[in-house]
Amino acid sequence: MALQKEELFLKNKNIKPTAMRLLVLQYLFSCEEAVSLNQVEEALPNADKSTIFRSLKTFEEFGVVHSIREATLTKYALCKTCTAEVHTDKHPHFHCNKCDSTICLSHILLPQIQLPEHFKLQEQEYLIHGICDKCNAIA
Amino acid sequence: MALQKEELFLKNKNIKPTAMRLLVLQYLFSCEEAVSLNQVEEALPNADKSTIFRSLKTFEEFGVVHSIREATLTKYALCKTCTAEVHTDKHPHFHCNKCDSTICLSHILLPQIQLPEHFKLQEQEYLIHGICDKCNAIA
DNA sequence: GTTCTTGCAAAATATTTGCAAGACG
DNA sequence: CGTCTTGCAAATATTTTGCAAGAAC
Repeated sequence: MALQKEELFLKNKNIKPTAMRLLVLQYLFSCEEAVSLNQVEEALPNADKSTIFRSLKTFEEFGVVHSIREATLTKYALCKTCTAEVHTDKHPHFHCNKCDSTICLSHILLPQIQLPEHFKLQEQEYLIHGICDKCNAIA
Repeated sequence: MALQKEELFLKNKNIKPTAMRLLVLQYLFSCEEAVSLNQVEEALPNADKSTIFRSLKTFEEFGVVHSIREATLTKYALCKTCTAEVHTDKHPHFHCNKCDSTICLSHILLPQIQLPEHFKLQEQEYLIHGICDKCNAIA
């Protein structure tokens, strides 16, 4: 069966592998870049937007995807190493101002900052804007 | 006159110092932290929201403020060294998950990242979430 | 049968724009 | 007069929720 990989994947994360979730996950696996809710919706014309939204929320909660908040919308990308308990897959993201694609810079360590005294760090979002390699090649 | 400082400030930036803009700027000067459109509106009950919005946009365009895009809204803070041409006042921001205040970490250098080949950097947004010193003191 | 999921509709939130009246020079 | 600004209203965009029907176990 074509979906077996996704099914196992979800079961391992303690997520019930419903048809909708499998479709969303399958699509995410096919993506090289982070995608928005709208993009998922366009890719799955028969799926309801709020169902997709809830699938993504569930995925995020169980460490399947992480979300990247951009200027006008949120994008989602598969995590490589996260679980529901620990989000270890932390990295900067790159947003191309030309083609609007968002890329996980998974191989780059999130630079650590010396916070002022008595500040406690919980999360870091490093979003870098610029022109990606493909758009640079065209220009 | 109370507003003289703000008036000069705007003229130096080539922004026409209208009454509304002076009010918004005056309020920004009084703030220690970044503020949202709603916060400005609350502080200036007689001002129209879209007017404030447009003032902030103008300020941003001319290097008076910079905007910080957070999860659910945008905040604005005065720039210290920027002009319309060059935004030099770049730094990470800290968002407190308890009191929701947003603080410019002006004294901290934005860590530079080695982008993959053929990527061109244009802008960086580093938003750090955690607990601020005040909330830490309470807890 | 109890719980979880889904689809539809609609609410909620934030941002942004159109337009006409008015201010300013 | 011509340009810029303002206030009001409304559009837009996105995220989020309520609820009833249906599926799953």
